[in-house]
Amino acid sequence: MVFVLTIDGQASRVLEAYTDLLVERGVRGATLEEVSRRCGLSKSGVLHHFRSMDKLRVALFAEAREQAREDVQTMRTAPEGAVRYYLRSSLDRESELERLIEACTRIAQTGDEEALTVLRDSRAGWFEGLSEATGDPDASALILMLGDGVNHNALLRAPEGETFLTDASLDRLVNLVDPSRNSQ
Amino acid sequence: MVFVLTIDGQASRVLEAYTDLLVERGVRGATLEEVSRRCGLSKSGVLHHFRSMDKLRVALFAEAREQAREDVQTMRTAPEGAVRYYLRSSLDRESELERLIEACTRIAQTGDEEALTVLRDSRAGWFEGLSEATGDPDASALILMLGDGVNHNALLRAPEGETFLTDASLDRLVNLVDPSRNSQ
DNA sequence: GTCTATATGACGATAGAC
DNA sequence: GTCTATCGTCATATAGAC
Repeated sequence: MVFVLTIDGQASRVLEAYTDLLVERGVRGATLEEVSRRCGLSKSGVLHHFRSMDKLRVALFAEAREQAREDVQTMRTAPEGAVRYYLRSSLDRESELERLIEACTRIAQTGDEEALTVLRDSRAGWFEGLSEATGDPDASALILMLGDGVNHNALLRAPEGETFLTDASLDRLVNLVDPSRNSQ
Repeated sequence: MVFVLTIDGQASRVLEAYTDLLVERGVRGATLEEVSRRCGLSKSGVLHHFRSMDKLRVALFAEAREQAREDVQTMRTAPEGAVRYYLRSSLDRESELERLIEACTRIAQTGDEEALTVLRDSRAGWFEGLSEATGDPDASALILMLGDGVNHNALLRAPEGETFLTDASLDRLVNLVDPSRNSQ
């Protein structure tokens, strides 16, 4: 995992462990003890890099914000088209950005206003990029919601890891929501 | 709130408080202390109705399972059509069933297998009902994901409570995913 | 039978010594 | 960087009031 804002190698491992635990176990599972176990440091070792769990949370927000910003740029110029790029990357469970956003979502679900702001701002960026591509705000909103739905369903996925959405149905889907563009 | 399986009036208030807290604050916020405060009983008062937090969790699962089962029946015979019924009820944030499912989702996000099973089973029911209506598994999966996306977006909703999806775009959406049926 | 008040024991975050 | 102590919070057990 390569973080944009967190340079240091050790700190990067801490942030990665925190993100993973949030996604897999939720806020309750992402305790200092679990984070330290996961990244192989002692509890105090973790706190050496981030002065408190609160600072760690803030670092997560900053990283998610920055990577989301960069992703909008990538989406705008994607050869396959913004719509297909967005939906396809929503499917990628291993994507660092997806995990960062998911981690922020977990925190937002506790009522955290800062996490909500990160999510709203990132979403606004994607919405703008999609609207630019489709010329249709309604279709863009639809695509955003589809992406969320795809994300949500990853949670229910069978343990074996079957793909819910095949490549063929992805093509069909892109054509449905954005007929102006052919998915090859 | 009228629960199907939990008859007793007091116990019903406890389950309602637990559900609400899960949706609004997540697993970490749904502590015995908070539940008791919200339903106006003492901690021991709550434990009188449900012997432990674990029993309360199990009661939530049973209630969600039963109401989801009933909703599939309602959907099958809805005059407006199954697709529109499903998407419209996904939009209803005040719906008891939506809140129950959302509460289960919060628990599932901690890695709880029982919660995951409840969600998978309920989803299978809706999927079957939608496939019956559309005759198209791909379209049904798409509708399910859209419903999830709509749900997810309720979290980000502006505090004032603006509707993300207007009635007109709902119609358009139904037509998009299920052209076989006219939305009036 | 329906509830409340208090006690106990576990766990989490963090500060300070090393 | 680690180890140890402290302090707060939580679930739950126990005893008893009405």
